[in-house]
Formats: sequence, structure tokens, C-alpha cells
Amino acid sequence: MKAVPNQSLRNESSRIDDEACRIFQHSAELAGKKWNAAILLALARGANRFSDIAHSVDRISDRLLAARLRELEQRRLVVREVIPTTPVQIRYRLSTAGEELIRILHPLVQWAERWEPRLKD
Amino acid sequence: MKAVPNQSLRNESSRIDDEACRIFQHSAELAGKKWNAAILLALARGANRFSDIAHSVDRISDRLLAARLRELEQRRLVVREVIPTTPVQIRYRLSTAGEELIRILHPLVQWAERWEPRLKD
DNA sequence: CCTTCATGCTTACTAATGGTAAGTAACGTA
DNA sequence: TACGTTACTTACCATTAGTAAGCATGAAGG
Repeated sequence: MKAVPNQSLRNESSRIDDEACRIFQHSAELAGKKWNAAILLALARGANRFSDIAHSVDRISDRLLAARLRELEQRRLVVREVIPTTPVQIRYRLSTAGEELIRILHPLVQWAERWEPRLKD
Repeated sequence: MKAVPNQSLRNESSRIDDEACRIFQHSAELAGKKWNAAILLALARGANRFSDIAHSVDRISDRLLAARLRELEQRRLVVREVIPTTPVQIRYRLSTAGEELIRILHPLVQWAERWEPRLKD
């Protein structure tokens, strides 16, 4: 279909490619990417070691947890500290941005309880 | 026994598999699944036909747009109406749940502007 | 008439991502 | 000595995403 994208009849300002919309899409997809919300929540609730998080987040695999923590660290939602004990301990915690993000997302719980009651089974 | 503090001694109720946490994860992943936020936003901003949404959401393919609209309809965030003109017109719009969802997610814009300034490039 | 275009999809194919299982180095415990 | 824990990585296959093309219907243009 998209061989010749004809939008000449369409007013350019109605396209969803301006700044706020791209930002919105980008951050929603970051927060909502599979496992991310659960990982951030686990950290918010006190888990701070790899294996704690792995136990807190139901059904996540080590491989994906490691991958997600690396991404979240790069995006600066999570801070990774190496503690030079023997053996080394690695501790993860939310950054301020991460804390604010889960606070912002909290209303989703009420939304879901209202509109998706079957989730409660 | 102190080099490695054992978190498994924490009480079971702190695990992230109880109801509110599962709901939280589930709805965050619904809202944040790739393209969903942008599609809902396009609808909120007035797009209501397939090709309008396709033009509004930058870089989405027809295939994924069709798939996502079907999912969003099943999840009751989007309503699909068939208008029996010739040829038939198909019109999509947000349900009340869908409208509330994008309202809830709106603070993400300010969050991202504050914490992810490089998105603004 | 006959070609061409728009709409709202579907089908076919490839690339990227996800899930499962197992492995690993360095230590600790029984 | 054997096994468990920690924080990962590697190997492999299944599922999903992205790209391109096809298609039925009808409208519009020459």
C-alpha cells in the first residue's frame, strides 16, 4: 500500500509526529515493555539483589531479567552498584526518575480494577 | 552468616505476585505494548478511520495496525463501527476505558521531559 | 470502457525478540 | 567431597515484529 504515501489532502499539523506525541509513545513503551513494570515495582518494594528480583517477578527468566536490568540502567531508571565484598555483591535500586515513574503509573491499578475486572481472577 | 544477607526470610506478602501487582504489570504492559500508546493517542486526537490512524502513527505498518486494533477492540479500549455505506466505512473510536487510560498516562509527557531530555531531539 | 487510485485489510517472507534450559566461576556450607 | 548460591552468559527454538505485496470493492479520469 504505502508506495506513494499521499497526505496532500491532509493537514500536516494533525500528524502524530510532533514532540509531545513521540515522547508520549516512547516513554509509554519503555514503562510498558514486557517485564519492566514488574521489575520497577519489585525494586520499589524493596528487592535489591538479582535473585531477589528474580523471585519477586513471577515467571521471569534470568536471561531476560539481566537484559532488562541492563536496559533500565542505561535508561537511568535503575542504578547498579557493585559492592566489593567476597564474593562481590551487586545491588540494584531505583533512581529518582524510576521512583517517579512508578508513582506516575500507580493509577493504572484503579483503572484496571474498574475496567478489567477479569484480571482479578 | 553475614556476607550474604538472605532476603528469603522476608515475609511472603512482600512477593510481587499478589493481586494489585499482577494487575499493575498487566495493565502497564497493555498500555505500553509497542504501538498501543500511539494508536490510542491518535484516536484521542480525532483520527477514526484505518488510514487516518495509519498516517498519524509514524512508521506503523498496516499489518501491525490491524493486529493492534483487533487486540484493543477485544480489550474494550477501542470500539469498531461498521457504517453500511458503499463502500463500507469502518470507524474506530476510544471507549470510555480507553479515554481514561490516556488521561491516566498523560503525566508521562512531563516525566519524560524532565528525565529523558534526549528524547526531545 | 479501461486504467488507475483509495480503502481496509490479509498473506508471505525475513529479521528481531522472547522463552527454556543449561552452563559457569567463585565462593560457602554440610 | 558434593552440593548450593550468586549473577550472570550461551545455545537453541518459538513467537512476534517489520517489509512488501496482494486483493476485493468501488470511485474517478480520460
